Amino acid sequence: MLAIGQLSAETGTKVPTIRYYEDIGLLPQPERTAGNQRRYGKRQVDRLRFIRHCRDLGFPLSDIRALLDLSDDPDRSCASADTIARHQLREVERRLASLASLRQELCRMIDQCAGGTVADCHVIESLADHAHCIADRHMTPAPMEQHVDPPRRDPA
Amino acid sequence: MLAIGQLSAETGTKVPTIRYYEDIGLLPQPERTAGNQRRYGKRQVDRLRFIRHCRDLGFPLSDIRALLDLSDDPDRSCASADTIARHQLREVERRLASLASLRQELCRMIDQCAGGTVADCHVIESLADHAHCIADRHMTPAPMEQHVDPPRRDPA
DNA sequence: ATGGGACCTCCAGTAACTGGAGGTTCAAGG
DNA sequence: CCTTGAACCTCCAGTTACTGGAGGTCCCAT
Ligand SMILES: [Zn+2]
Ligand SMILES: [Zn+2]
Ligand SMILES: [Zn+2]
Ligand SMILES: [Zn+2]
Repeated sequence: MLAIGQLSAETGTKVPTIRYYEDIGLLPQPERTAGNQRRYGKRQVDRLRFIRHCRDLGFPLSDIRALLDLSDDPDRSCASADTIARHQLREVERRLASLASLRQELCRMIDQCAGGTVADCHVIESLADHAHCIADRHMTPAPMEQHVDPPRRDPA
Repeated sequence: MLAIGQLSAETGTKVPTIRYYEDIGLLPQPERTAGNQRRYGKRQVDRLRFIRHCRDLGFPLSDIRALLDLSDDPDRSCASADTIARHQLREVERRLASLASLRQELCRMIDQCAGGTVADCHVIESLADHAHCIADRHMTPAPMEQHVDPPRRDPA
């Protein structure tokens, strides 16, 4: 049985995040010691790994919840899992397309900057007026609510 | 002078969002009618357009604040504007790279699904175990806090 | 027995909005 | 002039997926 800190080290998940997953019902309530501390078994470790891997692939928690439900009974058809994955793929592709066009716009802006004063900077000018843009509209990709964990050293 | 709803229509910004920008000091407090309603002039319209265009290009509000400060006095050097834009470009490129690798992983997963039960679905299996992945680590791109406005019909 | 690191709960904050409740104001029609 | 009703006002809570801190308890190795 692992304490929460060990589970954290094992899965690369911050301790408050684990408790958060428990709060929102993604992780079941673990056993407790007499002194009320959480103890986790192997199943929980796997479950958390699954969650984290899905998060790393950009799945929102709502999808992960559905995927966990599915993987909880192995006899069901995998159709909905595939649907979720395909949907996620479409999302990713949508975001890729938007970002590619943003990239283009930004490149153009920056290229045109001659390095003078603000008054004649093409960056500022382009930002002020979308008419300078090539794309007729920017569709900023939907968030995808990613976790960012800043460079963390391994718990060695 | 425009009422807030007209400004909203003019710039494609939701009314609560305009008030929010005012709250956080991105937009100055506008004049008011005797009955306490906001009235906006042309400068405000331009300022809001600038903000929105930047948002559409993925700039975070903190950067937009800096860009607005710059564009407020045109004699300064545009160097920092360019730095911000370049930084944003790097961000976008980072996110493009991550998404490309996510896309690859998702494609592989989906391709391998034979359509049976959950027990032998490769999608579920791949999600459960990162060892099936090609990339040795997924770096989920930082959020970039985009606004999503779901298909909204024009206030005609 | 004691020290200190790991643990506990609760709460607030992040980013950038979004929506609702409950109450006013504006402008047009009668 | 008066009445509607749409648009406006303020304040507050909720969204997503966490993250961090305060203040207090527990575990276990010495
Ligand atoms: Zn410039
Ligand atoms: Zn543009
Ligand atoms: Zn399958
Ligand atoms: Zn993986």
